[in-house]
Amino acid sequence: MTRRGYHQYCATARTLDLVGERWTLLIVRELLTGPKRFKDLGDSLAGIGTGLLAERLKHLEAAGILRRAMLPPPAATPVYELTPAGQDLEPAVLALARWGLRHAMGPRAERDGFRPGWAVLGMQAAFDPVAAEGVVAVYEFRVGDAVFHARVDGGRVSSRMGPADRPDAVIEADEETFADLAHGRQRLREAVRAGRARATGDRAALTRLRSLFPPPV
Amino acid sequence: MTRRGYHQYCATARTLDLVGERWTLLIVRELLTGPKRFKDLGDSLAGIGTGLLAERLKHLEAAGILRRAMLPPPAATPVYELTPAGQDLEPAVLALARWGLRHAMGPRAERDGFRPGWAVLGMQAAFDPVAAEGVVAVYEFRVGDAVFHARVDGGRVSSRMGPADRPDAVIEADEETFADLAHGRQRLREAVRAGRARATGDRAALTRLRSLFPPPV
DNA sequence: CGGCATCCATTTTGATACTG
DNA sequence: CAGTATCAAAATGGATGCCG
Repeated sequence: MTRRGYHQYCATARTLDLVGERWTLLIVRELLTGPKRFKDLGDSLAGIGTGLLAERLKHLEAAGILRRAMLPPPAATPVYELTPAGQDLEPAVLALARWGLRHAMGPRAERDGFRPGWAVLGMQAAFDPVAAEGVVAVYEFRVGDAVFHARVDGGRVSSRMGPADRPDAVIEADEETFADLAHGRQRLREAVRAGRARATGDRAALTRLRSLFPPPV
Repeated sequence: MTRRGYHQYCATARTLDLVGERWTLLIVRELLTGPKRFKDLGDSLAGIGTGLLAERLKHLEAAGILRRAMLPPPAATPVYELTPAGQDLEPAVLALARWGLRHAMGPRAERDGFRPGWAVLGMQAAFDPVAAEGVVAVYEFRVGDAVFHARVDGGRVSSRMGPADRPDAVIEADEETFADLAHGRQRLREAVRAGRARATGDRAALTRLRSLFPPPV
């Protein structure tokens, strides 16, 4: 009944002891853009099964990586959110994503699920801090029902679910198109011209998007 | 017999499809410091068993992450080494290590194995590029039978198994002490004074070590 | 040593039914 | 919707034997 572990005095192995099992880092990925409810996690993680999801959540909570919280009334529904230690996993998740952008993002298979939030995170992984120096901008993305925003400031980005406060620019597209945009397979300008996307707001901010989030080499 | 996957069009998930299974990232970790033979991999990865190790190696080779190579005669022994795509995993492995240094490196348990190379990689994870700006230095570490070196140049480090060409400084210690040093639990100067370590070479280079590889907050 | 094959005991997982 | 219970199907680990 003991948890399986590597039993190595090594920072990488110790980390993988905590978050290296199947599904675990994907749960963290889901929560990087904001708190989520049990069902929404399950829906994003097709195939996990409620039992395993519950087990993983419990483990991550015990490890201090996430916590169960109650949404304030009238919602009063339980959600899971990352603790500061959990948010510290962001660089690791983004580093994995960065590798995937370079080496593993062939075309989408029919079986493959897709969520706008994943592409937003992919953009974050592609973020170029050098190009962002001195830039302050807020973008809002509307993809199907999903709304996300990304805030660029002080050479960093953070992206979260939900609308932006006062976005400098708003990008609107269907899932297919947004995936193409986020992964650098199509330029925003062309998608707009083709009627596949809409872009409003500050022109300069929109132009800068491509240098802030350059497509992978 | 189909490989288990997440079936998500997401860079993180795609990466984990390739390297997210048990042992896989630890194999990559082992190879980050240089090519290794089958047996040495197995020895470092206590518990994996030859069958699973062979399976993982084959998978990683098929994925283009490592390749089987023959050491030049007279050694003429097969070794496994990372391809460029495999080396691109370094930032991800180091990001995981960085999290572990901060959040998971409690005291060593008796069960825990230890290899000097892991601590060297831990140091690399702790590396501060800002402090390294303009610094050029080569360090050699001798821990038990193991010899490693780290080369700092152009704001980056790389560390490999084996002696350095013309090291600026050499640090010598037993495993226990080296783990303490690498994880910031003891200062080099004190370890030397206590007779637990030896440090020779350029004094300035030795002093700079602590700022180049600051212990985790 | 390098590495595959095999058998078997344990764990992990996946899928689904079920309760508050 | 949140989460537990249950059971069948994989994956793993450990031992061992084998062959070049």
